[in-house]
Amino acid sequence: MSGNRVTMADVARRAGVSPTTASFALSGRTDMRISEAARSKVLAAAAELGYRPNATARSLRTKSSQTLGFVSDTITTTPFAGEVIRGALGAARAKDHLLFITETGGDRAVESGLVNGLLDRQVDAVIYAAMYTHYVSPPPELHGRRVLLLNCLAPGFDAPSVIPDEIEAGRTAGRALLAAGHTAGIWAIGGHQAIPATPDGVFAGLERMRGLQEVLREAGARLDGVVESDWNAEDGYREVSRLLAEGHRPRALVCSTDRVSFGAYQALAEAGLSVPQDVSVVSFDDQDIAGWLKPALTTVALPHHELGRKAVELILGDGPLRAETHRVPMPLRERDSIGPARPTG
Amino acid sequence: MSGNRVTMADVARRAGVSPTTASFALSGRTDMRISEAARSKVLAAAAELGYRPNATARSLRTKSSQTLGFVSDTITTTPFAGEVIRGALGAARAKDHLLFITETGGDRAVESGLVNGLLDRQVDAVIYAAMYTHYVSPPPELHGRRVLLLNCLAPGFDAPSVIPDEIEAGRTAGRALLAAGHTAGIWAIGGHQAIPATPDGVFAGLERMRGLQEVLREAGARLDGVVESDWNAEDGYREVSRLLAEGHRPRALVCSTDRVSFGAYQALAEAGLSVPQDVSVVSFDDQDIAGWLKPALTTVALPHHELGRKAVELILGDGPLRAETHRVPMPLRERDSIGPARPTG
DNA sequence: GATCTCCGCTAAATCGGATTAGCAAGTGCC
DNA sequence: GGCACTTGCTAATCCGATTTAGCGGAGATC
Repeated sequence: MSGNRVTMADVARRAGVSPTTASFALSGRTDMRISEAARSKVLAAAAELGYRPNATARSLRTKSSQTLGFVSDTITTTPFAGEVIRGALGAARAKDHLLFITETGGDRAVESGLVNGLLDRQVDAVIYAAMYTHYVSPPPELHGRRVLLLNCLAPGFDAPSVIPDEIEAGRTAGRALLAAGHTAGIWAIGGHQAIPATPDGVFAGLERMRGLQEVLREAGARLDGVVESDWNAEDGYREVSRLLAEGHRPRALVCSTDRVSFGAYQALAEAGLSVPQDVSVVSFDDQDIAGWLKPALTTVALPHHELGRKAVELILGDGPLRAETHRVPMPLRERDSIGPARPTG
Repeated sequence: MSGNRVTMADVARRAGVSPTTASFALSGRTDMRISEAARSKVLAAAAELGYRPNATARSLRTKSSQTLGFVSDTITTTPFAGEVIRGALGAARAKDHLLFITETGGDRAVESGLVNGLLDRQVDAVIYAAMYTHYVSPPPELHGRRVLLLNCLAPGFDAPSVIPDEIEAGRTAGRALLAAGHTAGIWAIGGHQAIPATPDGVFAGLERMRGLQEVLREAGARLDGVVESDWNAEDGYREVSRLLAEGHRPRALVCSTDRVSFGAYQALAEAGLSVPQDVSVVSFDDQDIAGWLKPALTTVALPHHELGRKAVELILGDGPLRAETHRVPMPLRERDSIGPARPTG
């Protein structure tokens, strides 16, 4: 890309010192004695010439590139992506690192190729991310490397994980309902796990359900039922419609995602039921639509931004990485879809 | 990041040749004579050792890093982002390039810092992207560099632009309505330009309106009115509600974005009007919700993926870049929100 | 037989920094 | 004055490739 950059040799020449001296002066290292006079001459020369070190040359020597690799299966798709990357980008910038973003599409061969590409370019560390919270096994190229798992767990792989605290999220949803007095007529839509559409080992659903049921049990309440459903609007609509058609009259719905909630809203509206007067709805994710719905949806937010931020901060921290699991809290976004419970008729 | 890599010197030693010979054999260059015997010895040694060239060292010498920089103001936010990046990633991978993704947040100082960071790392080219189609002025660091403008135009800046063909999109929306027989009672919501919330110089709205009006005029039809509205669900709801409250009875709505359409749906439902029986709706963007709405929304799609792909392909093509504007077609996604026109009552 | 030309390959320089080894001048101490 | 030490700086290497310059030997030419 064009341009004859100013090199350190240019700076040294202008300052009338050796490249060695220029190097030490510019890096600010104190273990080599440089007089104040020489240092300021070098700094002045560098400033006048608009000198910027060549990161490539530096990397070659130091084996560090001030660069991170972000490897994920799919970067767009639903809840994830954008905000995670933003969080990561922000944290990386704060430490003067740049991010290589890659996408494997779930293909192992592609994955290997990309990881090798990152390693060839001397990335300092790799964030291995999944768009659905599930179990993974990172490629062999990554073994022994500085790696952090984002939104996934890899048993037996020696690396820390950062995942959303889904269990606590389930509890949060349960408590939100209990706080409004709901103890009966509670149904979970899209319950234990995401079915065909999502990859194996997805555990977000399971954990949410576990937390939810735990908190209800402690309060002496329980779920009237769990309706399995894929995690999208279409299926949410279909399953809730079916539930209503079967004659059930839920008082509260715990939907596995905002998309399912969206479908649920449509089904309830069609049945002439209003939210939250007739049915309260609490959900998970906090996608954009949560705020657009009428009434706005109360939902437990996936901490996208925070996940990305934390991943980078951990991996850029110094010292060795311990293989622990960091659970990031999922905050409740209280909006208008939970109403007070009415005495059951 | 740990690991003692195999170097070319290792390969040469094992093959019993000089590093020079190894280099030529591996790069497959033919302008230097290497016997078939030597070449295969080197290739075999490289394979046995699992040799991978150090991209950093290579970049230092060749000034090219097989790397691109992607600079954008905001990477998340609404329509854009995810798919654009995916498109870019795919095209980059096809040419063995990796992508640095950065986000400036619209801050010039941050922007300069990031661009310099990219340049320091020897990126081969930079894609300067905006999330809203508007006019920009790239930072001075980018002048004279290999740059491509994505989703924006920069008058006076010598670089090609890739933008969605908004004018044609407006025509497409108009034709979709005309095809269903609509020639009267057509209103545009969120018309000429995005007001306060979006940055200056956004021209997507203007161009869409121009194309729309042109096509209506040619067919002897015209807009009953243009309602200005911010490009979000909340404002779409408010403006359409107001329109209806003022006694207007539109037969078709052209909404500036799917979010506005979403709000329009809510307002229409509240007024007891059904889509598309009472009111047809055509929109722009093709966000996820377009497919979730009932009835599903007919909308002119922003070609995100294609924009990203094309940007990378152009910038990775060889030869100098010409400062022309490439307009990417916006395809119509026909769904269920346009119904046949009824005779006006 | 001497000179030329190819061939096939290697030595050495280069890219732009970081780092190690070491040198000359100045200071302190006895 | 002599020796040890410190100070401040520089020469030389190294990182791992790419690339230029050039060297012996074989065959061709006259």
